[in-house]
Amino acid sequence: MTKAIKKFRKYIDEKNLQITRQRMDIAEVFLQSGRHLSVDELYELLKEREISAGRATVFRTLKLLNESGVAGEVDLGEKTRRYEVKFGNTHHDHLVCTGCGRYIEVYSGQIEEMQEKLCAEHGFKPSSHRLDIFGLCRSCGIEKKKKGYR
Amino acid sequence: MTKAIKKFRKYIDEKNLQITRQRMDIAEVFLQSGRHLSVDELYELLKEREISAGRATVFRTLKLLNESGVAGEVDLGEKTRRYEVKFGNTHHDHLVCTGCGRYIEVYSGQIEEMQEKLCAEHGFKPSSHRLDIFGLCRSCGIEKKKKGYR
DNA sequence: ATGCATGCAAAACGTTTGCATGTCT
DNA sequence: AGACATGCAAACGTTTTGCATGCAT
Repeated sequence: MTKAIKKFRKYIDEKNLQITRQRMDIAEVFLQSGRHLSVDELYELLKEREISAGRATVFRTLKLLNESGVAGEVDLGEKTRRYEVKFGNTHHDHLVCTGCGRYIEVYSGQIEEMQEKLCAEHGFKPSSHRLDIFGLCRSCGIEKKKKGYR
Repeated sequence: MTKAIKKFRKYIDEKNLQITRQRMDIAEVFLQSGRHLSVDELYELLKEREISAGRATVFRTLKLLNESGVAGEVDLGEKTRRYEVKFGNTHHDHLVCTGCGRYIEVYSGQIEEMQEKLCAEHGFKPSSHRLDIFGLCRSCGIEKKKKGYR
């Protein structure tokens, strides 16, 4: 956790921005949560912990965390933007359960390789990618069977 | 094209909805365009062709086209939602060029297979997925080199 | 004739921004 | 002191909705 904070501080420094109470608080709560948070969820989480920060500041800080590479944007097709901890986390894809809304983070070196190949075939220089698989997780799959859905 | 329209009509019928001039016009222009259209782009396209339809109706009809399986939502990380023709189009992934905004539709049976395997390993039942690779297309890659960017 | 569809304008979202005030350096 | 950050509320762009009217069945 501390390493990520350090990286954030460093980024702020390099950009000649200021280290403020809000930025540090927001970063810390975000990093501790370990979830894919929407701006509003983080804002509420801060309120619960009686840390005052305006919505706008949370937006602005998450943007900063994203730029610094500490956070990454996740877009699971919802209306809302989400952020996940990127620092110290290797790249991964998502298995998103449409039953319970939870997700599993997965990784396959082979898939990554195939993607490289695919890009090469098209003279395309990849810089990032996103693979989300939607469906039912183990427990939701069993649920549905039990209840006789579908 | 006609087959897709038929499927749409059938869907409307089954749902006991009504076949209206707007719905048919919107569906036709959408299917003919063959592009990933945003609601607004389609709305404008309709205006150009002097077909009158309110924005709200275009929204509602695209939602319907999506439900019917004729259209599919595409989310390339923009603020705006886009739709693509799904009917008669096999599943594909996207290579999205961050230089010119264009995209290439690609497909790899091997990647699909690996995804299946990945899901199986996690007891996950996939129903759909989305793979978007962002980067520079051939011509934008060359452009950048020429201009000495980066 | 009935009920669903349309179109407008208003509301509802998530997000961004302008500006006066407060804080870091 | 000076510059930058904050917080509020207003502005924004996209999508949704309420409601009177119009059209399909």
